[in-house]
Amino acid sequence: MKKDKRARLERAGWKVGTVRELLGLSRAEEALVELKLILSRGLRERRTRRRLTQAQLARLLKSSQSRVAKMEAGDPSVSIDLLIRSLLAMGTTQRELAQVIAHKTR
Amino acid sequence: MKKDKRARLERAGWKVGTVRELLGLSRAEEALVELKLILSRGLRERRTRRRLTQAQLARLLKSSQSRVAKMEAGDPSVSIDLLIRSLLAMGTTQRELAQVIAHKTR
DNA sequence: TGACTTCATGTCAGACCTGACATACATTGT
DNA sequence: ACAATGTATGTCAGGTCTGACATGAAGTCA
Repeated sequence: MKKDKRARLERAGWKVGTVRELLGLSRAEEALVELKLILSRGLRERRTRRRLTQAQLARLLKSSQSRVAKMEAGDPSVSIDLLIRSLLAMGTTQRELAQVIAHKTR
Repeated sequence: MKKDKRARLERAGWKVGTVRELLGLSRAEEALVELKLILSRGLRERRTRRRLTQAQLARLLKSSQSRVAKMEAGDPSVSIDLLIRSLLAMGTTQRELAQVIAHKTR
């Protein structure tokens, strides 16, 4: 949000904050959610780039289609652990993983 | 290992491989173990740099001293999830996290 | 339309992880 | 030696995550 717009809104009596503040998430919690989002995107990207279906990837990962879908959707029932293990199982290197994490949501 | 040393050993009848091959770990499994190691080191570094005891950090993380010890030891009972959540809770940014991961074990 | 393919969502038993506790070990100071 | 402080390790009840299954939704093709 631009500075001037914020100022205008605040003059008008609005309490302007981030989504994080609205939902009452701590900085760390927010970072965790974002991290998960980034990893799930990375996973989907890598799968589609290889033209695999979720079912095919599931076989590769010894998981199930539904879990792959949930991973890519950033479902709350999916841990960062699983996302990272899946990326690694797809051949992602540690360096690439770091790059994925470094790229923030824009 | 230097190339020439490897060659010498192999001439002498040794099958030279990596730890991974010895233990029968897949590339992905190895990467996972290494990742965990790196994160646990990162955690300990950040704690000692702040001159906190494990018990103090535990309070901060709403965990226990024994779990912190296990985190720093890379204990099998500790998930990558917990390590990352702990780092984030200590104020580590996403970018810093990426840097930690990018630094390979030397 | 119906058959087929791909992805999404709900549920659940069993596997796995977590905080807490007890206790052991190591180091330092007296 | 003893006490104090910090760290390591084993155990376990309760909580979370996972693969699998069922089913739905959306798209494609004939």
